[in-house]
Order: sequence, then C-alpha cells, then structure tokens
Amino acid sequence: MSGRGRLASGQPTIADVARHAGVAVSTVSYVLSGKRAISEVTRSRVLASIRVLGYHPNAGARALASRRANVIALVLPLRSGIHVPVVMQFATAVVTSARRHEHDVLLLTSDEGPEGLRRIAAGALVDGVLVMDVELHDVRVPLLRQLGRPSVLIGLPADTCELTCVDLDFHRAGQLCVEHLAGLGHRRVALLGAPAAVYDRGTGFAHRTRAGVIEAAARHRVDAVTLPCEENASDVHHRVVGLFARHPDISALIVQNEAAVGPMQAALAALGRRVPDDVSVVAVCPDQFAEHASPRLTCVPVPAEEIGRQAVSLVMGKLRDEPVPEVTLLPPRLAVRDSTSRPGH
Amino acid sequence: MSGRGRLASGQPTIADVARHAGVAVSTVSYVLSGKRAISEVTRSRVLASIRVLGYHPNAGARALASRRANVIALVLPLRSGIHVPVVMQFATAVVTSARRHEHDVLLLTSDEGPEGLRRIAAGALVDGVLVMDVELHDVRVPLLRQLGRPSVLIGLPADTCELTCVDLDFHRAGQLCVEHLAGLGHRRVALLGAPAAVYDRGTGFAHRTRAGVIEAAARHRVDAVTLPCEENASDVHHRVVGLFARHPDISALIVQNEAAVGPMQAALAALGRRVPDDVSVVAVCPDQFAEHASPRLTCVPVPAEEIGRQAVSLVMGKLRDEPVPEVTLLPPRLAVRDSTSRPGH
DNA sequence: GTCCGTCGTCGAAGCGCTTCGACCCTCGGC
DNA sequence: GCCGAGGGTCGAAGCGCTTCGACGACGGAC
Repeated sequence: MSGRGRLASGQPTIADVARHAGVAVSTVSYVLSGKRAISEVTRSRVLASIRVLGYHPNAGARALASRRANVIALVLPLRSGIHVPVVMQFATAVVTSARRHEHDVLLLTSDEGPEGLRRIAAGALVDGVLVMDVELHDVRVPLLRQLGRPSVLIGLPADTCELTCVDLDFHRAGQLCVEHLAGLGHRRVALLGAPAAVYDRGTGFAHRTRAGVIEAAARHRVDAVTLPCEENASDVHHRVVGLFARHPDISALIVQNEAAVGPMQAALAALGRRVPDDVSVVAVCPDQFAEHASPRLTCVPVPAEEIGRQAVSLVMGKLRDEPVPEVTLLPPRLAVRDSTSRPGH
Repeated sequence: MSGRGRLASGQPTIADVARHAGVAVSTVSYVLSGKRAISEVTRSRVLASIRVLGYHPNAGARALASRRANVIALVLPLRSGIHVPVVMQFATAVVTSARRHEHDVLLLTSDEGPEGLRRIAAGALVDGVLVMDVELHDVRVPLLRQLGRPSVLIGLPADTCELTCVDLDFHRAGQLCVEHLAGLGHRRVALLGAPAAVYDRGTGFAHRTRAGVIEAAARHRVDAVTLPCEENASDVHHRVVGLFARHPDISALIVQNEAAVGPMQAALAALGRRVPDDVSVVAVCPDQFAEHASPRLTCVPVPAEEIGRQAVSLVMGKLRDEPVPEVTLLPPRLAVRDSTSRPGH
C-alpha cells in the first residue's frame, strides 16, 4: 500500500480510497472497472469508501494508464447556410448519448481546420471523432482515414469507402415530399432549397434532397423546379415573387431552409396566395419547428437527436472494435399537418 | 535517457523526440513550455525533431504531471426560450478564444445537472468552467463557489458575491431602446419580451431589460407596457393583436425575442400597420439577425462573440491567479436602421 | 587566480491510475 | 488425501509528461 496522501486540491486519490477500505489500490481499480471478479463484501466496502470520501477518478491519470480518454470530439460547422437549431439539437443529443456511454464531448469548430483534428487525435485527448456538415469532397475525409482514431461522419461525402457515416436519407425525404404532393393532385411544384453556397460547396443533404425531388417528380409526372434560396427575408421575397411570376400555376412548395419559411409565408401573403388553399407547403426541417409555424406545416422531420444518438453509438462500437456499417441512412417519415391540401379550390 | 520507444499507436513520445535531438527528455519539455532558458541552438534542434517526427504531447500525461488539463468546460442551456443562434455564437466564440489560450472546450449540457459539474471538476478533466443561462437564483451557483475551480458565469445571478460574471448590460440596453424611441417622439411603447417561462425562472437578461425599459420610460414620460411572448407564431399573433386592441395608440415595439420578430411583422401587416410608418420596432438581438430582417431592424445588438471572448479571458485570468472583477457588464450600443422613425405620419 | 552567479542541461522522482503476473485459499473430483 | 482450477486479492511496473535539484562550464568581480 503506497503511502500517498490526499491531493493538495483536497481531492482524495485512489490510494485514499484503498486505505480507507483496507484493500489494495488495484482492488479499488477493479471494483471500478469490473475487469476482475471482486467479492461482494469487498466491493461494497470499497464503494462505501468512495462515497464517504467523495472520490472521483482523475481523468488524466486514467487516460494515461488506460490509453482511453473517455472523451470524443465533436466537430461543428460554423458556416452560413446550416441551420443553427438543428446543429444544437445534434450537439445536445451527442452530449447526452455520450454520457450514457461514460464519455464526455470535446467541442471543436472547423475553423481550426485539419490541424486541430490532428492535434486532438495525436495528443490522445479524444478517443474518437464526430464530424458534422460533411461536404461531398471534404478535405477532412482523407485526414480522418489516416487519423488512426475511430470517426463518424454526420452527412455523406462522395466516397464513403473506409468511413462510417450517418444521415437522414434526404434523397428519400425529397421523394416523400413529392409523393405526398403528387398524391394530393399537385402537378407543378417547386423546391425552395438551401442557400446557393451550400450547393456550391457540395454539401450532401442539399444535393440529395434535390435529387430525390427531381427523381420522384419525373416518376410521378410532376413538373418540379428547384432553386436555392438565401436566408434573408428580401432574397426569399424576390425568389418567391419571381417564381410565381414565371410559373403562376405552381401549386406547392417544398422548403428545405428553415430561415426561409417565415419570409416565404409573408411573400405568399403579399401575393394573395393562401396556405394551403392556394399553395401547399411541405418543409424539410425539425419537427418542432414545423409544429410551431402557423399554419402548422406538413413536413419531413430532420431527426437531429436520432442522428446524434446513432453517431455516438457507432463511434462507441468502433471503439470496442466492433464492425459497423459504412453508411447508415435513417428512413424519413412524413408528418402531415395543415399546410398541404388538394390543389385548386 | 530512458529507452522507451514509439507508442503502439505509432505516435512518437517525448522520449523519441529527445533521442532524435540528442538531448534529455526534460530539455524537450522545457523547450515546449519555455519555463527554463534553453540555448537557441538546442531549441531549434528540438523543434526540428518535433516537426520531423510529428510529435504531439500526450494530453493525459501532461495533465497528470502538470495538474492542468488545458481544457475548460462550457455548460450550455438546453431549455426553451433561449435563442439558439445566440448560444451557438457564444459557443463558437468560446472555442475560438480558448484555442488562442491553448485550451480546448468540453461541452456539458445542464441536464446532467450539478453532478456533472462536480464530476468534471473533481476528476480534473477541466481547469475551469463557463456557465451560460444563469438564473437569478441558480442552483449551480453555490456549487460553483465551493467547486475549487475557477468559473465564470455568462449572465448575472442575484448574488454575485465571490463569483465572476460577464454579460451585456441589458438594463442599459432596455434604456437605450426607450431613449431612442422617446427621442423620436414616441409616447406609448410596448416591450414584447421573452417567453413567460424565462421570466418565471428568473433569467437575468429578461428581467434586466424589462427593468431598464420601465425605468427609462418613467424618466422620459413614456408609457410602457411589457408583456412576455411565446416563440410560436400563433401566440405572437394573439399578443400583438390583443396589445393593439387594448392600446391602439402604441406607436413603437421593443422586441427581445428573435423568434417573435417574423410573426410579429406578419401580425402588424395583418392589422394594416406598416413598419416603420405606423409602428417603429427596436429589437434586442444579434446584429446579423436585425440586418437580415426586412425592413432592416434598428436594434441593440447582443454581442455574443464579445461576451464569449470576455468569459474566456476572465477564466484564463483566474487560472493564472490574477484578480478579476466580479461583474463585467458590456456597454450596449444602438444600431439605427430602417425600422424606426418619428411616429404619426 | 579564485569565487560566485548564471546559463544550459541532465537525471530522477513523481503525478494517479490500470494492468499483469503472482499468490493464497477454497472446493470439487478422483 | 492430493491435485488442479478458479476466485479473489495484492504488489509493482509502467503510462508520458513536468519539475526539482544538481551540476558543469563560463565569465565577471575582486
């Protein structure tokens, strides 16, 4: 039994616990990790000492000895055109699920660039990495492949080989929107999408939704026009007004841009078109957002929490060396509310 | 020179660097930390070896030996009524500034409760703590006081004794709004505030803004009515309609609720009141948000980034044992745009 | 020329924890 | 009654780094 005392900080160490419980340090460790059998009587004595002393294992020492930091990194996007509440939902879901797996979450922003990732991973500050806002040809992807630490991408790059990715099946989401509208009898629809910059930098979800819309429209003999849309009120206004000027017979709008929803409704009102009587609206957005809009929006919810949970559980699987699927696409569902109806009455 | 090799993970250790540079391990350490004088020639040889080998210090080992994790915790709120983009701005500003001080950021959500804070702090996972969304009588405050780690609150509790807090001076912000409107000649204004829940749980910023509005209104002989406001379109609509029904002569609105801005404008439009001709609008919100609205909103910007930076720099000061002020209130400014004008024409 | 202070470097002792091998004891099988 | 197999516990050796005391070399002061 080494004779070390309580830390200067006042925190008890594992040695204090061992002494208090009258066992060896290693026994305390095994009680905590469960990696060896410990008799029930010893176990409860140790646990009691832990509670009495208010012992919390030192994270640094544990990381050093076990080579596991019990921390995962979450790389968040900072850029324009990503809807912030969705990101926050991801983030909180990730933190919450990580805690269930005894891990904490280190927050990185992409502005430190690849160097930040390398530093974090090489320094063993984290055991694994979650990356959001992945582009089709993301510079971070090659880095992740050679990083030597488990990583999970939220979003799909063009080449998913050797990677692990989770996302909503946005292609299917786009299809669902069109199918719903086609089923109601709409023959001419428009997709009001993400800001142009988002398409330009090849962000997966925007492209995939658009592709799904176009594909389903063709299949259902629906005319679909798609256009990007900035996040400020005046651009939305121009887009919507211009859209109906060119295509007065459009009877439904698919919107994948939360920030545009409010201004779009204003623009429709200004044009004298009511929702859903004159124009049906389907959104691809968090369910809560659609629920709180007025009228309540029919939507394909983006299950941010579910994706976050999945991402964590995948990275945990990889940490345990379990095989995990390269691509996990969550099936979207359609929530029908008050913003869609049969056209033309 | 200890003979240890490269890690199993392939990462070189400080011993590898020392061997490569032909110096002692401690010399490498001193080169890195700058805590002892090292000759220029040795220094650059060591740095070269570090670069060649791609060495990154092991965070756990460093934390263990130096008793500094070089990580700070950021406790984010999850609750309703806090505007998410503002939170994200804080968070990214915190991450960015922390990096400038060689620190990383661990993300905590308040739903793990005080226990999470205790675990993190006692386990020496973090050196300091930043807490957002502080209530007037926050349960976490007593904990923070006895935590034994530097902490900074973003927001003001009722009793700031022994604490360190930063925030925008919302009281002054409220005054500024009223002073601007009074200066334009408005005599009857309303404050459309945060959701009722936010006032109920005693969140500082909402109360302080309201107090500032009321105080300045009295001073300037302006009638001010204040009312909370939920974040969904229909509540906003009811509030606004009800407000003008009771007080038809209100000529200006102060809004501290980003989510309410869009619906409020819609409601005003529905009432046939134009902005700014019939009703002036001043918002308390992120500048960017006001800039992107239509019309561009006169506002008192909430400088999320600046507050985040300040919070980090305060906690860093405390880590260095420097004395820091208990309360730091950032002076608000008024950005005049297109949503305010003289009343009644 | 000697002494002392300073600069630059080294070696070794931890930091608090995990983990491996060893050991003792008990129990069942023969 | 003896042996082997576990179960339960211990001690010690690290994990990679920081930091402290020590020490040699050099140079200025006397």
